[in-house]
Amino acid sequence: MDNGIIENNRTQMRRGVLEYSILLILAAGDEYASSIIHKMKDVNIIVAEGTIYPLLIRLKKLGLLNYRWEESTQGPPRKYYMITDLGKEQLAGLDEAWEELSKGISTIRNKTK
Amino acid sequence: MDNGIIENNRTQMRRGVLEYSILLILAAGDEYASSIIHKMKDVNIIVAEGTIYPLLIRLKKLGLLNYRWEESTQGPPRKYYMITDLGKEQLAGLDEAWEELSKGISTIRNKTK
DNA sequence: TTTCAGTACCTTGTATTGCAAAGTATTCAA
DNA sequence: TTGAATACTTTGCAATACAAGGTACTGAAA
Repeated sequence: MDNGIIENNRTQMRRGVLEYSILLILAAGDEYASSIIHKMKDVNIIVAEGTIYPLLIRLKKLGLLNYRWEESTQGPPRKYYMITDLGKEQLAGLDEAWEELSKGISTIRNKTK
Repeated sequence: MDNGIIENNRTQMRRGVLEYSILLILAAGDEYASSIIHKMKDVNIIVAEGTIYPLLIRLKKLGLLNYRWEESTQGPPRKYYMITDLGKEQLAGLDEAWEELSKGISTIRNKTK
Protein backbone atom coordinates (compact mmCIF):
# COMPACT_ATOMS: atom_id res chain seq x y z
CA MET A 1 0.00 0.00 0.00
CA ASP A 2 1.12 3.57 -0.63
CA ASN A 3 1.20 5.68 2.51
CA GLY A 4 3.17 8.42 0.84
CA ILE A 5 6.87 8.95 1.02
CA ILE A 6 6.77 11.04 4.14
CA GLU A 7 4.59 8.76 6.20
CA ASN A 8 6.72 5.89 5.03
CA ASN A 9 9.93 7.56 6.11
CA ARG A 10 8.45 8.61 9.38
CA THR A 11 7.86 4.93 10.06
CA GLN A 12 11.33 4.11 8.86
CA MET A 13 12.91 6.67 11.16
CA ARG A 14 10.90 5.40 14.09
CA ARG A 15 12.12 1.87 13.50
CA GLY A 16 15.68 2.96 13.86
CA VAL A 17 15.18 4.16 17.39
CA LEU A 18 12.74 1.56 18.68
CA GLU A 19 15.09 -0.42 20.86
CA TYR A 20 16.84 2.73 21.88
CA SER A 21 13.66 4.38 23.15
CA ILE A 22 12.58 1.26 25.00
CA LEU A 23 15.90 1.09 26.81
CA LEU A 24 15.75 4.80 27.57
CA ILE A 25 12.27 4.46 29.06
CA LEU A 26 13.22 1.44 31.13
CA ALA A 27 16.35 3.19 32.35
CA ALA A 28 14.03 5.72 33.97
CA GLY A 29 11.96 3.04 35.73
CA ASP A 30 10.27 -0.34 35.33
CA GLU A 31 7.30 -0.47 32.98
CA TYR A 32 4.98 -3.00 31.36
CA ALA A 33 4.45 -3.24 27.62
CA SER A 34 1.23 -1.25 27.38
CA SER A 35 2.62 1.61 29.42
CA ILE A 36 5.75 1.70 27.26
CA ILE A 37 3.53 2.03 24.21
CA HIS A 38 1.73 4.95 25.83
CA LYS A 39 4.89 6.68 26.90
CA MET A 40 6.19 6.44 23.38
CA LYS A 41 2.95 7.68 21.91
CA ASP A 42 3.22 10.68 24.22
CA VAL A 43 6.30 11.77 22.31
CA ASN A 44 4.83 10.88 18.93
CA ILE A 45 6.68 7.62 18.48
CA ILE A 46 3.86 5.27 17.60
CA VAL A 47 4.41 1.54 18.09
CA ALA A 48 2.02 -1.33 17.59
CA GLU A 49 1.56 -4.16 20.06
CA GLY A 50 2.73 -6.67 17.50
CA THR A 51 5.99 -4.77 17.39
CA ILE A 52 6.71 -4.29 21.03
CA TYR A 53 5.94 -7.69 22.47
CA PRO A 54 8.32 -9.67 20.26
CA LEU A 55 10.87 -6.92 20.75
CA LEU A 56 10.76 -7.09 24.53
CA ILE A 57 11.10 -10.84 24.35
CA ARG A 58 14.14 -10.45 22.13
CA LEU A 59 15.76 -7.93 24.44
CA LYS A 60 15.09 -10.23 27.36
CA LYS A 61 16.75 -13.13 25.52
CA LEU A 62 19.74 -10.94 24.80
CA GLY A 63 20.06 -10.25 28.49
CA LEU A 64 19.36 -6.52 28.27
CA LEU A 65 16.09 -6.82 30.16
CA ASN A 66 14.44 -8.84 32.87
CA TYR A 67 10.85 -8.93 34.05
CA ARG A 68 8.61 -9.70 36.99
CA TRP A 69 4.88 -10.28 37.18
CA GLU A 70 2.71 -7.93 39.15
CA GLU A 71 -0.99 -8.22 39.97
CA SER A 72 -3.31 -5.51 38.77
CA THR A 73 -6.69 -4.58 40.18
CA GLN A 74 -7.82 -3.47 36.75
CA GLY A 75 -7.28 -6.50 34.57
CA PRO A 76 -4.82 -9.30 34.02
CA PRO A 77 -1.38 -9.32 35.66
CA ARG A 78 1.28 -7.08 34.18
CA LYS A 79 4.74 -8.04 33.08
CA TYR A 80 7.04 -5.33 34.36
CA TYR A 81 10.29 -5.08 32.47
CA MET A 82 13.46 -3.70 34.00
CA ILE A 83 16.82 -2.92 32.45
CA THR A 84 19.86 -5.04 33.39
CA ASP A 85 23.46 -3.93 33.83
CA LEU A 86 24.24 -5.27 30.38
CA GLY A 87 21.28 -3.31 29.12
CA LYS A 88 22.67 -0.13 30.61
CA GLU A 89 26.01 -0.76 28.97
CA GLN A 90 24.41 -1.23 25.59
CA LEU A 91 22.25 1.82 26.13
CA ALA A 92 25.39 3.89 26.49
CA GLY A 93 26.51 2.61 23.11
CA LEU A 94 23.17 3.48 21.56
CA ASP A 95 23.38 6.94 23.06
CA GLU A 96 26.61 7.40 21.22
CA ALA A 97 25.17 6.05 17.97
CA TRP A 98 22.25 8.43 18.23
CA GLU A 99 24.50 11.40 18.94
CA GLU A 100 26.63 10.55 15.99
CA LEU A 101 23.69 10.24 13.64
CA SER A 102 22.18 13.51 14.84
CA LYS A 103 25.45 15.29 14.28
CA GLY A 104 25.79 13.74 10.83
CA ILE A 105 22.36 14.89 9.77
CA SER A 106 22.99 18.35 11.19
CA THR A 107 26.16 18.66 9.19
CA ILE A 108 24.48 17.71 5.93
CA ARG A 109 21.56 19.95 6.72
CA ASN A 110 23.68 23.00 7.33
CA LYS A 111 25.35 22.64 3.99
CA THR A 112 22.00 23.12 2.29
CA LYS A 113 21.17 26.39 3.98
CA MET B 1 25.06 -13.20 11.87
CA ASP B 2 25.48 -11.41 15.20
CA ASN B 3 27.04 -7.98 14.85
CA GLY B 4 26.13 -7.04 18.37
CA ILE B 5 23.13 -5.04 19.44
CA ILE B 6 24.81 -1.69 19.06
CA GLU B 7 26.18 -2.19 15.57
CA ASN B 8 22.84 -3.57 14.59
CA ASN B 9 20.99 -0.56 15.88
CA ARG B 10 23.46 1.79 14.35
CA THR B 11 22.56 0.24 11.01
CA GLN B 12 18.89 0.42 11.86
CA MET B 13 19.10 4.11 12.71
CA ARG B 14 20.97 4.82 9.51
CA ARG B 15 18.27 3.16 7.46
CA GLY B 16 15.69 5.48 8.86
CA VAL B 17 17.38 8.55 7.46
CA LEU B 18 18.68 7.20 4.17
CA GLU B 19 16.22 8.87 1.84
CA TYR B 20 16.26 11.95 3.98
CA SER B 21 20.03 12.38 3.74
CA ILE B 22 20.03 11.78 0.00
CA LEU B 23 17.42 14.46 -0.53
CA LEU B 24 19.32 16.81 1.77
CA ILE B 25 22.52 16.31 -0.17
CA LEU B 26 20.84 16.78 -3.53
CA ALA B 27 19.09 19.90 -2.28
CA ALA B 28 22.57 21.38 -1.88
CA GLY B 29 23.59 20.51 -5.44
CA ASP B 30 23.53 17.80 -8.10
CA GLU B 31 25.59 14.69 -7.40
CA TYR B 32 26.20 11.25 -8.81
CA ALA B 33 25.77 8.07 -6.78
CA SER B 34 29.40 7.51 -5.85
CA SER B 35 29.84 11.05 -4.63
CA ILE B 36 26.68 10.79 -2.55
CA ILE B 37 28.12 7.69 -0.92
CA HIS B 38 31.30 9.60 -0.10
CA LYS B 39 29.50 12.63 1.25
CA MET B 40 27.50 10.39 3.54
CA LYS B 41 30.56 8.50 4.66
CA ASP B 42 32.11 11.85 5.57
CA VAL B 43 29.46 12.26 8.24
CA ASN B 44 29.64 8.63 9.34
CA ILE B 45 26.54 7.47 7.54
CA ILE B 46 27.81 4.44 5.69
CA VAL B 47 25.85 3.20 2.69
CA ALA B 48 26.62 0.39 0.28
CA GLU B 49 26.31 0.67 -3.48
CA GLY B 50 23.67 -2.04 -3.52
CA THR B 51 21.61 0.22 -1.30
CA ILE B 52 21.96 3.53 -3.01
CA TYR B 53 21.49 2.63 -6.65
CA PRO B 54 18.11 0.95 -6.25
CA LEU B 55 17.12 3.76 -3.90
CA LEU B 56 17.94 6.49 -6.40
CA ILE B 57 15.99 4.63 -9.05
CA ARG B 58 13.02 4.42 -6.71
CA LEU B 59 13.16 8.13 -5.87
CA LYS B 60 13.36 8.91 -9.58
CA LYS B 61 10.29 6.77 -10.24
CA LEU B 62 8.45 8.60 -7.49
CA GLY B 63 9.25 11.87 -9.19
CA LEU B 64 11.42 13.25 -6.39
CA LEU B 65 14.56 13.14 -8.50
CA ASN B 66 15.70 13.46 -12.08
CA TYR B 67 19.06 12.78 -13.64
CA ARG B 68 21.29 13.68 -16.56
CA TRP B 69 24.35 11.92 -17.93
CA GLU B 70 27.68 13.64 -17.86
CA GLU B 71 30.97 12.52 -19.39
CA SER B 72 33.89 11.96 -17.11
CA THR B 73 37.56 12.03 -18.01
CA GLN B 74 38.27 9.52 -15.29
CA GLY B 75 36.08 6.60 -16.16
CA PRO B 76 32.56 5.85 -17.34
CA PRO B 77 29.92 8.57 -17.62
CA ARG B 78 28.25 9.74 -14.46
CA LYS B 79 24.57 9.90 -13.73
CA TYR B 80 24.02 13.21 -11.98
CA TYR B 81 20.88 13.30 -9.90
CA MET B 82 19.01 16.49 -9.11
CA ILE B 83 16.07 17.13 -6.84
CA THR B 84 12.69 18.09 -8.35
CA ASP B 85 10.11 20.49 -7.00
CA LEU B 86 8.12 17.55 -5.70
CA GLY B 87 11.31 16.31 -4.09
CA LYS B 88 11.75 19.62 -2.30
CA GLU B 89 8.21 19.48 -1.04
CA GLN B 90 8.71 16.00 0.33
CA LEU B 91 12.01 17.02 1.83
CA ALA B 92 10.23 19.66 3.86
CA GLY B 93 7.98 16.95 5.24
CA LEU B 94 10.95 14.79 6.12
CA ASP B 95 12.58 17.72 7.85
CA GLU B 96 9.54 17.95 10.03
CA ALA B 97 9.53 14.21 10.70
CA TRP B 98 13.17 14.33 11.72
CA GLU B 99 12.62 17.31 13.99
CA GLU B 100 9.74 15.55 15.64
CA LEU B 101 11.69 12.39 16.21
CA SER B 102 14.67 14.26 17.63
CA LYS B 103 12.43 16.10 20.02
CA GLY B 104 10.74 12.87 21.04
CA ILE B 105 14.01 11.18 21.84
CA SER B 106 15.25 14.24 23.71
CA THR B 107 12.15 14.22 25.86
CA ILE B 108 12.52 10.58 26.80
CA ARG B 109 16.21 11.03 27.37
CA ASN B 110 15.78 13.90 29.76
CA LYS B 111 13.43 11.90 31.92
CA THR B 112 16.20 9.42 32.61
CA LYS B 113 18.69 11.97 33.84
C1' DT C 1 -25.05 -15.35 36.48
C1' DT C 2 -24.32 -14.06 32.03
C1' DT C 3 -22.61 -10.45 29.23
C1' DC C 4 -19.77 -6.78 27.98
C1' DA C 5 -16.12 -3.34 28.13
C1' DG C 6 -11.61 -2.51 29.38
C1' DT C 7 -7.04 -4.08 30.00
C1' DA C 8 -3.09 -6.92 28.93
C1' DC C 9 -0.33 -10.33 26.74
C1' DC C 10 1.03 -13.23 22.65
C1' DT C 11 1.51 -15.27 17.78
C1' DT C 12 1.27 -15.72 12.73
C1' DG C 13 1.92 -14.26 8.07
C1' DT C 14 3.23 -10.72 5.01
C1' DA C 15 5.69 -7.11 2.86
C1' DT C 16 9.42 -4.09 2.77
C1' DT C 17 14.06 -3.15 2.05
C1' DG C 18 19.20 -2.72 3.04
C1' DC C 19 23.07 -5.06 1.72
C1' DA C 20 26.65 -8.49 0.18
C1' DA C 21 28.24 -10.20 -3.87
C1' DA C 22 28.89 -10.56 -8.54
C1' DG C 23 28.66 -8.55 -13.08
C1' DT C 24 29.28 -4.99 -16.95
C1' DA C 25 31.53 -1.08 -18.95
C1' DT C 26 34.55 2.95 -19.38
C1' DT C 27 39.15 5.48 -19.02
C1' DC C 28 44.00 5.87 -18.60
C1' DA C 29 48.63 4.48 -17.69
C1' DA C 30 52.24 1.08 -17.65
C1' DT D 1 46.93 -5.39 -23.81
C1' DT D 2 46.70 -5.75 -19.24
C1' DG D 3 45.41 -3.86 -14.89
C1' DA D 4 43.74 -0.39 -11.73
C1' DA D 5 40.39 2.92 -10.79
C1' DT D 6 35.90 4.48 -11.41
C1' DA D 7 30.93 3.91 -12.04
C1' DC D 8 26.58 1.80 -12.70
C1' DT D 9 23.39 -2.34 -12.14
C1' DT D 10 21.09 -6.68 -10.58
C1' DT D 11 20.09 -10.82 -7.73
C1' DG D 12 19.07 -13.26 -3.65
C1' DC D 13 19.01 -13.30 1.26
C1' DA D 14 17.91 -11.93 5.87
C1' DA D 15 15.91 -9.02 9.18
C1' DT D 16 11.86 -7.14 11.17
C1' DA D 17 7.66 -3.90 11.94
C1' DC D 18 3.07 -4.41 11.79
C1' DA D 19 -1.85 -5.82 10.83
C1' DA D 20 -4.89 -9.01 12.34
C1' DG D 21 -6.56 -12.38 15.16
C1' DG D 22 -6.45 -14.86 19.55
C1' DT D 23 -6.43 -15.79 24.77
C1' DA D 24 -7.41 -14.44 29.39
C1' DC D 25 -8.35 -11.67 33.49
C1' DT D 26 -11.30 -8.00 36.08
C1' DG D 27 -15.39 -5.55 37.47
C1' DA D 28 -19.81 -3.65 36.50
C1' DA D 29 -24.21 -3.76 34.27
C1' DA D 30 -28.24 -6.26 32.75
